[in-house]
Amino acid sequence: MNGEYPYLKHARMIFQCPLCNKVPEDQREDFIKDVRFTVREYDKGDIIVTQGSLSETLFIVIKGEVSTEMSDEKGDFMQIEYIKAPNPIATGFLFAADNRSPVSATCQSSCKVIAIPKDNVYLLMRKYESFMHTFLSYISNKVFFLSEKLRLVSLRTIRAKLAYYLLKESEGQKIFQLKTSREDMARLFSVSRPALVKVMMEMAEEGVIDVERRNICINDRAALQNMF
Amino acid sequence: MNGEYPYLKHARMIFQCPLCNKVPEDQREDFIKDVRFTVREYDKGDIIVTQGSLSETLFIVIKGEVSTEMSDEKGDFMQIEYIKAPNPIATGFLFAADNRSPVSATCQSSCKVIAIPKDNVYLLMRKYESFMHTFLSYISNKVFFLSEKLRLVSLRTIRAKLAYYLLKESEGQKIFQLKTSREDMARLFSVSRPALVKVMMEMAEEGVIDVERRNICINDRAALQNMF
DNA sequence: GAAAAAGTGTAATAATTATGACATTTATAA
DNA sequence: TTATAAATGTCATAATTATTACACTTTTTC
Repeated sequence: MNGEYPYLKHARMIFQCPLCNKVPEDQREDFIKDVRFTVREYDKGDIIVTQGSLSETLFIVIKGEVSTEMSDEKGDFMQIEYIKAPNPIATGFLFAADNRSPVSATCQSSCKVIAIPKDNVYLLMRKYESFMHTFLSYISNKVFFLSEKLRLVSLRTIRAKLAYYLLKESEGQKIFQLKTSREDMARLFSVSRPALVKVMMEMAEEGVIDVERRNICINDRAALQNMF
Repeated sequence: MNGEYPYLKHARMIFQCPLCNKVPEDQREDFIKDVRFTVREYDKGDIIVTQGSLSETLFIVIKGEVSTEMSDEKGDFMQIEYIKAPNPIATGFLFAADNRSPVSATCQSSCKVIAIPKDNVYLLMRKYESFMHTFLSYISNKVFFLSEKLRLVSLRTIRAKLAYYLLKESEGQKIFQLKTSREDMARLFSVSRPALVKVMMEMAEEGVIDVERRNICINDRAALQNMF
């Protein structure tokens, strides 16, 4: 009885997690009794999930930043997702038939992560509707995200990819800032950096866009739309 | 009372659906009372879901074949998935935040499709554990599937893609048959057909594989693995 | 504030791929 | 069966992209 109070205080951290923070106040006491979780701390560079390992646990980042990537046999890797707290990691794979994780998750800064066992997730979903809704929405968004990325990578030329990407990133604005470096854009496109820069500068020369490092101005939106 | 029996008979079709066929016998009478669905019939070429339309309904193919694809503004399209009965369509997008469907679904033969409204799916998931498990597993597999495809498309060269693809398709066998035409393979890889064939023949000349139309024999598995 | 690291633009050359033919074989339909 | 369509392999040429440098700027770190 004596040791229970510090635990319960600690346990309330679970509601920082975006899968749980929609649980209504009046259900939270019950929820805390039902949930089974641990909090883990990692340093920058630590690996949370290894590609190929069994995924029997739901991980939710509540502090720091994590990137997930798939690596091939040569050690090259492709970034799949960049996860900032508070968000779950690799939600989509937890219940897959082949439940080895196809991605690795690496800490980009010091991180705090909540870990919930898979069977406990089932229980929580059945008992707490809000949890189920949020969880489903997360997986679905993952599917959407992957589909969008697939569409981008499937475009044939760098010009097409860049046009598509710029229109997405602009979010309808004429002037905006790119969130990633040329290097990362090239990796996202699966092309080389010099080739990407070259195409970008060509588009600038044509007057379709203005480029100054990460600052972009779209002069001719229609032209971009015709490029893919 | 008189009209109820034909309905119930019709209703039992729902258990042909792979999301529902794990519901235990002793729960099926209850399940039929809770489920709300319609059966729709389509001809070859008919469109079940249009890209961009709201996805408020879960569709499950119980007869025929359906392909889902994403099209760009020029009318070119990329096939995402080929769904044979009995399987659900675009499971992943139903609960996404932006719930417009990013894919179109087109009938490849005459089809029979079960349609269940989204809110009814929520209800069924909470009440029937088997349904929830199956549904989650389906979405998760979708994520897995997309990730694999993304990995394939993200490989830089045709040679790398082909090596990766052949190893996957071979399923460990030395001799096997390709399931798709060169045309479709090229589309899957996002490359041109002549370029794909050229690389394939180069690999055959090197002795790594034998090719005779769709019949493939892998002579040097290690060499393939080193190509990506 | 200086040094180191990361990010950015450029160029020449080599390699890869697309395009748009065409011939040949295999499946399909009339 | 024949005619038609679909699938496959090939080629020359043009276009695109990768590679490997290097110079320069900005940001980060100590």
